[in-house]
Amino acid sequence: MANCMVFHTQIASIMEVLANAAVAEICKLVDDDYAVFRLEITQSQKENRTLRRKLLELKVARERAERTARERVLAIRPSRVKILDRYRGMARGEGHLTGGNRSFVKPAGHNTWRDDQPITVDERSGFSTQNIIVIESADSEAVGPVVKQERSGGEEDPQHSRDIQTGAASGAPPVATEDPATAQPRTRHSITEVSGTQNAVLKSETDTETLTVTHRFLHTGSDHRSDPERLGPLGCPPAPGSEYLPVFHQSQRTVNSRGDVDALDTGGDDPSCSYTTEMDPGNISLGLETQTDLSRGDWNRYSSSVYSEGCLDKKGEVIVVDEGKVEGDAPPTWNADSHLGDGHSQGRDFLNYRGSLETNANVATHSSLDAFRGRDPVFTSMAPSDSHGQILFDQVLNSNDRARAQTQGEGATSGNSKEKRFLCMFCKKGFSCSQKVERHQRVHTGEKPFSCTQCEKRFSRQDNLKMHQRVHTGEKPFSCTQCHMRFAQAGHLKMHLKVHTGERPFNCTHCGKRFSERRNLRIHQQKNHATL
DNA sequence: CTGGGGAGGGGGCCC
DNA sequence: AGGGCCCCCTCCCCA
Repeated sequence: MANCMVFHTQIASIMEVLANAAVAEICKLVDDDYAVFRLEITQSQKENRTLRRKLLELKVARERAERTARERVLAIRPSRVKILDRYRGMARGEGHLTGGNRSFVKPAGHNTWRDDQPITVDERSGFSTQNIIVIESADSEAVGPVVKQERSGGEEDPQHSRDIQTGAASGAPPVATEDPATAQPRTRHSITEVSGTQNAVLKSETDTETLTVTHRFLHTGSDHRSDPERLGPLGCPPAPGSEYLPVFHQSQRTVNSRGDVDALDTGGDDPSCSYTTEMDPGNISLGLETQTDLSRGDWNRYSSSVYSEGCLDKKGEVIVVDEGKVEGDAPPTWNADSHLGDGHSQGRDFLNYRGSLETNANVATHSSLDAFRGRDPVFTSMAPSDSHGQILFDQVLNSNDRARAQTQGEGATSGNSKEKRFLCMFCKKGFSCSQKVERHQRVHTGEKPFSCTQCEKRFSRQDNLKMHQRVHTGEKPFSCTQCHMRFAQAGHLKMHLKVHTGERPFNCTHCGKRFSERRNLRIHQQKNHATL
């Protein structure tokens, strides 16, 4: 019995020793991880402080220059027409270039276009170039107020609104939200959360891995340079009901906008490097840390958007909108007159800008899009991969896109034969699937991931590249049955056939003259009936 | 007026 | 069901 007791005691003491050792080891592991995190946080804080200081300096300098420029412009070119001309000129590369032919000073108020604020350089105005709005069938209450807040904020003062929203999202004061350092609470929070759980070590490892992946991802840039349309399901937005709230966009938008400013003079010129090479990892990192909750799966959404577009600051943002509000021609929460507050005010301001275009014959008749197309050397050099140049592109391209959509009778979300749950953040046009909207949004972003191996030309779409390659291959699959002409495009054959058939379906409503093609009718009407 | 290159929206098919 | 891909179509611009 006594032996049994002694044996039991010994077992107990051994168990205790082992338990203590295990606990000590676990504690050590936790401490080590914690120390690593603290170290990383400290380093990040230092970097953030440095960046913040630089940004502040930059901001002050820019504001000074901006004020001077605005005064000068107001004095010289007070009219909207001239402002637009100037803007257009910049878009064509006539503007103020600061970093060679691929960088230029962001035009004033590019997404907050106002008549009374023509050349306001708003470096803090966010500019996410890849935004997707998903019309969600449920969960409207969670999102509605946010959208509403954006709306009201955007109408009053986009900049202010952005500050408020980002502050609300991160719990930090508006100014601090602008600061990359605001990313830290998010990180700290994650660690605290992890250490308080039973499986602290396991979760810590998981998060460490996630953070490592994040870090690696952010600082390499080669991984996400791949073809967006070959990257599989990652290119799709998250399932509806996600927690991807607009406030995150604000955070990221804000940070990235600063990145825009900073990276304006940086970035490679290698056209083959697609759109990722220009990114400033520091700024990217800040944006991600601020807006991405890795522990809740936002990483997947983020990475998916990144992979889908291959560009961090062009991430696909998803905003869940109550489907019930989107029936009809335009979603009530995203109509043309309101709702796109602050950073999202791009849409509204684009409309304003478009309105300006439409009221200005000079601008309206000129295709601003062409200023950015391949024919234009400036566009060629900077468009596909220059996320900063998109500052201008988006505004102009978007206006052009809407004009095109309107001429084609394509309302933002009207005429839906299918449910168009995916809205373009820029023009609010609805699409039936995420691929379509991602494809479409390249119109705004200028991304051209598909490059021709023969001539280095780049295209935003694979099918357009395929079409283009017929130029090199000489392939003309469409042959005329009436003559020996062959065409690379089916539409061209179709047009050509009218030569043989004499079909003239387009008749002038003024003089009755008939034309085989609409373009000829238009030319005719411009020449002969322009005053009507 | 016509041919040609390209951009972009939309639909359908296949997996 | 959704993504990837392809094709059709319209439009624009240039030569």
